[in-house]
Amino acid sequence: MPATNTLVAKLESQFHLTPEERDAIAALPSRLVALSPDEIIHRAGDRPTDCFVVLDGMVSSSRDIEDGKRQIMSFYVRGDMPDLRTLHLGVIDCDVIAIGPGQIAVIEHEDLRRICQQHPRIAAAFWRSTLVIAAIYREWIVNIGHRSALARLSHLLCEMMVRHEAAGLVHDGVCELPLTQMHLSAATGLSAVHLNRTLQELRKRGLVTFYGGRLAIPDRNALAALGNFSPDYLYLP
Amino acid sequence: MPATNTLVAKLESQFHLTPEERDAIAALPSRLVALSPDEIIHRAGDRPTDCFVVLDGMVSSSRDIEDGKRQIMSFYVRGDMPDLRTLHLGVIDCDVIAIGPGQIAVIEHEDLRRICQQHPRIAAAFWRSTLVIAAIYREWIVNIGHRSALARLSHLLCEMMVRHEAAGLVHDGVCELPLTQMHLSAATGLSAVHLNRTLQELRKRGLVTFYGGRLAIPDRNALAALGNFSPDYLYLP
DNA sequence: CGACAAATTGAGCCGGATCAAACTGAGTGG
DNA sequence: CCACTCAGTTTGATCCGGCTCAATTTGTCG
Repeated sequence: MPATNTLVAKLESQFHLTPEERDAIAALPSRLVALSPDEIIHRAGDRPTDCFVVLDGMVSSSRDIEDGKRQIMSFYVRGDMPDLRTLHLGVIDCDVIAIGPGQIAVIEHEDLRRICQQHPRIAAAFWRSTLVIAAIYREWIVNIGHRSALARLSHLLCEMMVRHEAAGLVHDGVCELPLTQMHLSAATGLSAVHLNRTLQELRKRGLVTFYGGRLAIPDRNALAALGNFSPDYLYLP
Repeated sequence: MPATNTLVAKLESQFHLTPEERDAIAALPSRLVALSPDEIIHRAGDRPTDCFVVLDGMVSSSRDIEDGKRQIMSFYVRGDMPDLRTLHLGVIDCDVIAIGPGQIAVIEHEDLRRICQQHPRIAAAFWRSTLVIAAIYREWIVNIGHRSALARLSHLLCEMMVRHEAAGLVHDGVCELPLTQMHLSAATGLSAVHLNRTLQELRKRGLVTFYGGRLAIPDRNALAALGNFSPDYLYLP
């Protein structure tokens, strides 16, 4: 039951679950779906009747901007539920797109509502997870609003490293990060050209290695200082 | 009982409340507190044991940036609960500051937890309200990340007008908006000087009047078009 | 080998930042 | 009633970070 295991692990990283609660999650009906790169999971305006948990790969939420560009508002990694909000909002107000190949577990709204009703602490854990995502949005507003290109990119890469680490996805200091420079530029609000130059600067300073979807940060503190990154807003245990 | 009336009105604009639910909210113990301009309600790092509802005036959440500047991440108007997330996150990760003079109703976490437990639909309404705030954050990321100064400001002013309107705070097309140009520049990520020039441009084009804390938008559609504003993300009924 | 996405480099330009100064208006106190 | 103060607004001048446009290179996959 890999699908619900991922969810249990995620919720357990926030709350201690009772055996009953763990069983209830394990018993949640879910449907495994494979994602191909750049696959569109939802479009802005859709009204899904289910939610999904990311099991493998990464997912982004983004919006198309007038002139063919796109702003990425958030990345999601293993254990995240990018469209959990549809449980209460109905419509989804941005595109949800797979980054690389991946796998998700789809759970019907109906089943989620039932488990929330029967297990208030699970409901609270779900609510909390949407609050952490909101905290990440706030941080991105600060990052994009007031920081230089170098700081912005440093901050984003720190966040990616820490979140992947928390999801158990960093081995030997290397993080599998299937993002292209286009993704990074769409997320930071920088042009692709300038993002490239900024990344080169980070490499030149020996702060980052990032090739072929593998990210390493030799000196975490130095990069965090450059990007004014502090992981508090991720509310990790 | 003005405190809980405001809350009832806010929740009722989302859900239809049963008489029991309405009574439960009316029975919530709350404490009225007056706010003076620029009063700091919470500082980043605080661990409040209560939440508050804005009754009058406006509140912002913001973070200090290295060089003495500040990025505002969100504004809150009557009926909003800016620190509702502390119910599940504990620590607050940004400053919460009053804009002009105002009044809030403070409710203990304990009492909120109890009402959520006894009335799952009220819990859902609270959850939903945090999801709407998160949707606003996402929109700000897009706004700040990819739009020109003119579009950014237009978008923000449209949002302010619509949210105030939804809270019943617009009369004869005029919105009481106690923001200074400093606030607007801290929220849009523009310098105070450039914000001023941008605002003048909007005035020159006849799209906005904004003097002495009173905002009017003669041609709503024109300003919305300039700012690529669509109110969908506010999830109003 | 060709095709195509992703990454890289170069050159020129512009939107918005910065610095500095002046102006306005609402208190506040003598 | 006037002088003083102080926050907020406005104006002017200059500068620079990041954008744009255009071309080249690299890597990957069929």
